[in-house]
Amino acid sequence: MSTELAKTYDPSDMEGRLYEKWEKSGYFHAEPDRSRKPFTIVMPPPNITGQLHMGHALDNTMQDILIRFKRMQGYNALWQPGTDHASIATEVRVMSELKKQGIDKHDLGREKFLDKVWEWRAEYGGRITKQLRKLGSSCDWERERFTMDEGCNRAVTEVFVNLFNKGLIYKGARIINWCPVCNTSISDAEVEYVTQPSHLWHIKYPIADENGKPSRTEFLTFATTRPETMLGDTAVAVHPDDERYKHLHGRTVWLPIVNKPIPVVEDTYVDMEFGTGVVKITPGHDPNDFEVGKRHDLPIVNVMNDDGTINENGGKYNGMTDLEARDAIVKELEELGLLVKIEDYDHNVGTHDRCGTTIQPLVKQQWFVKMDDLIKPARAGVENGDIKLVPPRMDRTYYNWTDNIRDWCISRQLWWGHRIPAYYCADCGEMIVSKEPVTKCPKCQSANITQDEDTLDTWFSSALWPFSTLGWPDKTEELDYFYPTDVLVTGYDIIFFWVIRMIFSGYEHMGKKPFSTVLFHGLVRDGLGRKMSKSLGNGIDPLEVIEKYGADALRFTLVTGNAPGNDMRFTDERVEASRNFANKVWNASRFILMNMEGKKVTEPKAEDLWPVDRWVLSKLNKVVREVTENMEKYELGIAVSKVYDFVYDVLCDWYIEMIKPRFYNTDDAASANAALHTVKTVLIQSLKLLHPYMPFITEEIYCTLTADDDDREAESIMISSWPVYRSEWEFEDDEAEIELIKEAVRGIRNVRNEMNVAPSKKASVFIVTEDEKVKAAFEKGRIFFESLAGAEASKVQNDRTGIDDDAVSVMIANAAIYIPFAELVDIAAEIERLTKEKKRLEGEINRCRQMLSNEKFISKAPEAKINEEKEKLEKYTLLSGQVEERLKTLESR
RNA sequence: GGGAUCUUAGCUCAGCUGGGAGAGCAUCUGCCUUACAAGCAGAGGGUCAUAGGUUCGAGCCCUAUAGGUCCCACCA
Repeated sequence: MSTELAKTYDPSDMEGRLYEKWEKSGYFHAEPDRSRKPFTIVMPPPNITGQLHMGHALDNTMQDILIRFKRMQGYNALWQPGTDHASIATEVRVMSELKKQGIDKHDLGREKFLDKVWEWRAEYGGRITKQLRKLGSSCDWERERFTMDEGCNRAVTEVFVNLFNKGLIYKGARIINWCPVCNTSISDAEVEYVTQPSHLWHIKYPIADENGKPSRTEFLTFATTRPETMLGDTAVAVHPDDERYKHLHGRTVWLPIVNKPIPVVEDTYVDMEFGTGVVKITPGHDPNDFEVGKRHDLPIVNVMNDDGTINENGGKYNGMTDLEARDAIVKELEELGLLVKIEDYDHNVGTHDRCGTTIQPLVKQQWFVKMDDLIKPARAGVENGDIKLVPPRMDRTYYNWTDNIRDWCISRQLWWGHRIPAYYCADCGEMIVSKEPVTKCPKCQSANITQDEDTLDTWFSSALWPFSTLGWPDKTEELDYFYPTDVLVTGYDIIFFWVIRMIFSGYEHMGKKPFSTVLFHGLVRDGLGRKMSKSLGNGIDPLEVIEKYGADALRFTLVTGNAPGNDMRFTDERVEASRNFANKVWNASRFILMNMEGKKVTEPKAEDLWPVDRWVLSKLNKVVREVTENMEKYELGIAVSKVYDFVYDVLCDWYIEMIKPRFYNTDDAASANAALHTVKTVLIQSLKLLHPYMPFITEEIYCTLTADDDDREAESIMISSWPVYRSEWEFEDDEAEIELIKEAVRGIRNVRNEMNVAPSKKASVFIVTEDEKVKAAFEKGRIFFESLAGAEASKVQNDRTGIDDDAVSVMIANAAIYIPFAELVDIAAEIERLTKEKKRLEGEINRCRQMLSNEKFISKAPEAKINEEKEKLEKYTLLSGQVEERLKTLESR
């Protein structure tokens, strides 16, 4: 390893090389080890059709930060990766690929089509995991899994059969959401409601007389958003308490076009306030109507084909699309004089979240998971704190779902996925659900057996991910050791699809929660706050960002200034700022390496440390504690900004500047060594704190910096130990002392700037104080104080003897600092400046006095707060006195 | 209809259990000072949406109002 860093920070030069080294070294791999505590994260499996987008980048950055942090803390950290087969997405994708070659999946047949999908997966399925590597993800690739690998398949079958045997999975004809384009049923969670401008058609049906014939004078008027479904009407409903329609109870109305009588039913589902208080009931094509139909034993008439066109039950409308039929039916009703009016109306239309197609509610035979009992422990788990959601407000969203859950439709009319392990005997009609393939009917011994054609919802297998990846249903060592996992990191948009389903699956099949904490992040939006989407074309490609600024800068940007669960805006300027910070770290390290050149840095004797060295160690100590605490609480944004502030402000802007003179002074080798050792220590500790966020640059610097160390802790920062708070680094007095000097430096810089003193113009500085401690601080800090304050010389003395009256003054606690710029000073301006300062101080003093004279404050506020105020009062009074005295002197001239 | 959340400097956002308002970017001034111009030293800029309330003390807690975003429900 070279002991030099390249002159400029170039992430592209190092990132690939370091990742390769890590992966080869086996640092990412974890094995069960009873002597160590595990820390486990399962990666939300990206779709094999996926391309890395900002959502993935954020999600995986957060996971990597946590896993690297815990690994350094000494945990046996496992980040379990894998990919999802993504049934619909992949099937649609491969279908469209085949279409380009003029091939239809049905012509291929199931087997051959699946072969094609596996081929596709072999070629493209690993793309996303390659991209995750670019991000620096330290997951255990040796344990990579796939939702359709052999183990996961077994887990799925096991779960299906178990739930079926418990009566928690059933097959039934229920109204489901049908996507006519994807040609499959989908679950409630996959329906996205979109507001579309539409109409409300007011229609009337003739009331039928005793013979069931339509009246020419009496009508029942109602409104509908989907007139075409009237073909499937089997009743109209009114509210039982509605006085307007009491006379119609038990009567029938005439369904026009179809020309048959249908009953008037009473149901409290009807809202008397809305429209006319009459609802047409189409049990075959509306979920609410389906429920009404069940209550009143109404027949179900299906008028729609799977592709969304009207079927033979629609009579002459057979073959039309729903919208064509709508227009034609409205026209016919108008001709019949049954169309009352048409109103504009914004209608919420259910669409398929994947393809945007309008969902058709249809009654079909499907498989369902019965949710009532499964959801109870899942709700309780969050309620009683067994599982913690971060931020806690997500609890409400979670309960909102658990409390309104309906049975989960799990069957899909797709080929790519886990085929439902149900078998039918063609001879006796027996249905067999079995873990093993069935070839013979157990009832009639017939070999005429076919397997259910349907596959399972993609989320059925991902619901098992936290334990299927660890070997379940086998009793593996991994499962025993790593389960329950620790944290799940995911977006809040996926609570319903995935989080809830993993939770109830964990409780049901493992008897234990799948994870202890769910850390939610928000959406990454574009600079204008819009969701990144393909259709808008406003997506920012993380790989391009990495290419341009480096993965470290991208990662840093994604977690800086963001609180859990909140959305963020992503802009180039922010990444640039992150890259600039990386550059800062790089250059600070170069400076230190430069000064280490040709020297042996040794542990300094305690007495060789300067107050400023102890000051920086003390500051570091506090940052270590705070950052660790924040990270334990998942406050990654807060943690990283504290590291940033420490590195930038404390280390670079002050400490490095303060020790420079000691490197140039060759007379005092012990001092130089103490500074060098301290700055190196502080840098290494800072790099460690930063490593989870910026793994590459910190590794590169760490390795270079420690290359020649005899007692090198680790060959990689990622397996080095996380910094801990050390009581031997508590130096309160030194901190106060250095802060005083900093205050002086800031004051001097300030007046110099305000008075437009050229930086090249050096002046003498006099520190006037009788306080021995302050004197000692400035004596000891002289060499750096002078350079930072732009002084050619500084002198510490008891009084103002020998100081020109025209000197500019800066007051700090217990000391007055004079800078004689003789020819430059404008006495009037100086008086004005000091008068302003005095006013400010008096304001502060008043504030303190007011508080301290408030009896209620004294009696109720905590003592520490009161003391704090007293100290402030003392300090400001002192400063104010100093300013006043100075003013007197100036004014008396 | 229910719920969540936001409203803080010109912009984008932090602000942990209530105790004197912060960062980045932008703006202005001055510096190519031997780690860094992807930089350094300074400066300006905020009745913390509005109105009440609790409290010795409110950006933070409570109530209401206005506006924005999102989720759920889906009144046909």
